[in-house]
Amino acid sequence: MDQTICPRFEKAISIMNKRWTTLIIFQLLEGSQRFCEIESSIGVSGRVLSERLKDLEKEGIVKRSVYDETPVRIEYTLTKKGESLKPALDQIQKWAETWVEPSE
Amino acid sequence: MDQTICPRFEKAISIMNKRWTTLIIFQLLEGSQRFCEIESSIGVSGRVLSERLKDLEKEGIVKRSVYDETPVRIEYTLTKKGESLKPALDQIQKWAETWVEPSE
DNA sequence: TATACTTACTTACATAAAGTAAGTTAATTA
DNA sequence: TAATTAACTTACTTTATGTAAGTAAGTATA
Repeated sequence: MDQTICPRFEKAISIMNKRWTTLIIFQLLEGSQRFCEIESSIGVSGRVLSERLKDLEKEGIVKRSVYDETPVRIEYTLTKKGESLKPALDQIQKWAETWVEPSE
Repeated sequence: MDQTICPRFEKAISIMNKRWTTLIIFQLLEGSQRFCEIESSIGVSGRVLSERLKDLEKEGIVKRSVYDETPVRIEYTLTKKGESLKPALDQIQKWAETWVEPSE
């Protein structure tokens, strides 16, 4: 409430802090994926995945592409904005490798 | 559910993904702080702050120090494990400066 | 000396977010 | 024709968070 923190940083955190968001982005850094691929790879429920993908699209982090084949194929891809989160996620991974026990 | 993601990374994300956690760590990167200082600087409720600080202590990211003055003073400080999250947060901030509009 | 205030919480209750499971539409395969 | 898949949505339950009040120990103020 004191607003001592940079508002852009707070905004960034409010995006990344939502459950599943970071994991979704992490998955998409490997390349475009379909709805059910993301769903099964990170274990998020369809209900929330659908919600998050819409949020991320609205934020310009993810792009939804419809390929009009039969059957129709829908793919989710990171935009440039989304891809540029890679260095941040890389740092988190680096931290995890040093400090997180593999046991838990 | 498929467990295609590195478990250490998932653990790291599960810590950072909890609401307020990253902001608490960000605050503590500035130096030790008291309960009510964190509370008012980021706008988290006491109820959740109390919960988060306990979690972070259990994870070895935050240390709680009691200074036996009168009145007693309690301070929360990052451990080495906690401090080494700085590069990750720095990257998020860098991303925010480039990609997040100041308006919202 | 009584009253109000501060810190660091906890407790009880209300609301918001996430999980679960079933349903939908359109097309595909057995 | 029946079952299956993809990409969702809907209804309902459980969990997480917010709000507000309460507590204990001490301090300052009238």
